Amino acid sequence: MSVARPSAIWFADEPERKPRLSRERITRAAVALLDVEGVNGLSMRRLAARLDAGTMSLYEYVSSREDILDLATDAAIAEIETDGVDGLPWRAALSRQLGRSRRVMRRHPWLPALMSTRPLLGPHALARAELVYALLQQAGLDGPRLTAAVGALTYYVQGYAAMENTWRSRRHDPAAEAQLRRRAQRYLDRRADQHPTLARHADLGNDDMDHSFQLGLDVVLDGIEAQLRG
Amino acid sequence: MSVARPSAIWFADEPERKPRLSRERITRAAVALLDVEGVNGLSMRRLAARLDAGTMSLYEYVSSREDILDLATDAAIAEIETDGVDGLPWRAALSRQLGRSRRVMRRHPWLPALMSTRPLLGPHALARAELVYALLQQAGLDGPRLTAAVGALTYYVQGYAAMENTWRSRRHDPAAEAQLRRRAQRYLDRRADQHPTLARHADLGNDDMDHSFQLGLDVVLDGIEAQLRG
DNA sequence: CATTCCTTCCGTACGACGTACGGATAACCG
DNA sequence: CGGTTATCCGTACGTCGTACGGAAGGAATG
Repeated sequence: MSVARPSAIWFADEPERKPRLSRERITRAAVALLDVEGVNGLSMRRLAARLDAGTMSLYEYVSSREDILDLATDAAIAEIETDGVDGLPWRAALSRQLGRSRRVMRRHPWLPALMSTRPLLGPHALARAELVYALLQQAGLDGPRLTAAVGALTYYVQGYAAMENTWRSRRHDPAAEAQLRRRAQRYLDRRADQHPTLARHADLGNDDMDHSFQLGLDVVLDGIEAQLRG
Repeated sequence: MSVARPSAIWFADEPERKPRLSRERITRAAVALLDVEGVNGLSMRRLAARLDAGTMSLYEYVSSREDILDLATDAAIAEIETDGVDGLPWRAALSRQLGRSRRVMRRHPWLPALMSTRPLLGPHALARAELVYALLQQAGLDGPRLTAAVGALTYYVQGYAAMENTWRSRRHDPAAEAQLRRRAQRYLDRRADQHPTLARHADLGNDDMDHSFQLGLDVVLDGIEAQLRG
């Protein structure tokens, strides 16, 4: 520690002027843990264990488990890319951008539920919202109509992604998922006299989710187009 | 107990051939408790206490806390009235019906979050879904377009209601809520250079939620109208 | 009437949870 | 060198979901 020895640098730890933990490290570990264990599986103890830290150390950087969920939410939202939509026609730009949102929500199945139950005020969430607002404003919307259109688009994407996750198992197992959906479909068919239209159209066997996502998105985009004309 | 006495009936308890507990009684108590305490406040112990029962007695009627959340969800959905929309023009019918949905989701603030995180297969949920399917089919939609339109409407209503609840306090306190929204609005304004369009339009001070709900709903309905024409 | 069985009720106990509190350690500042 | 401050975290408390097994009493059977 005091005598200078040749090559000693290679055996010493990095000065470690930074503390071992940080919000960023905690957030990264939280996202990873949420991906594997889901929201109920994220506990302060498990998270701390992943970081080789004592449980209570987390509270130096965060004041509650809720804070961690907020941080993880914004970190996951940050994974939604934002480049390459600015020049596009507004419909193509929004389709592309919201498709990216959905992709991230599939990568992090816990995300839609958290997004819809807390105010999204993190920097990355605000940036993603700004992008949609800006695209629609450039398309010609403004005022309360603009806000309404952003809402319709946002809630559709979140709702669709949440529905998808509803039919997914914790450890993504396509066979088990297909089985569950077949069971639900049979259940619906058995009661088809109570709800014939639903039974005929609720297409639980459908596996082209990309396409049906786009179909619903087109409904909302058509609505926006109508507002632009009206 | 054996000798028949005149008027003894008035002093005896009702035969109580029914057990004290039942799914229905449990479900009703669960809804009431959820309204007061929220999803995290519903515990098996508290619920049992409300019913003057032992905690483990609940498990005779239900196999887990999750089951209770499913039952409570369907029971709350049952509060959405369904009469008096059949003769109406399709836009009026859907506006009225979905307005009722939103009203129930405000009465039970925990409802939208539960609806978007579990498959809705309860009898009342299916009946409400059937109604929307039927109205849109009568309007002229069918096949995947019909399914897509139902999704766009449903997710919009759920998303809007969830957003509203996000800004509400546990014990509905208008003053505290307004204060929270003002704080959030100031926070947005301070960062307005990062997201000018959002800051200008995110109308957190707005208190005519009925109107802005309808504006967004009109976007989706316009989209459906466009699909009917196209 | 006696016996068996089944439904309903629930006390106890276990492991996991969020977090309040206060102590340890060590880097920094004077 | 002494004191201050940032970081780390062990312990403990109250709460949670629920597994297990037993009690109580009516119904079914002899």
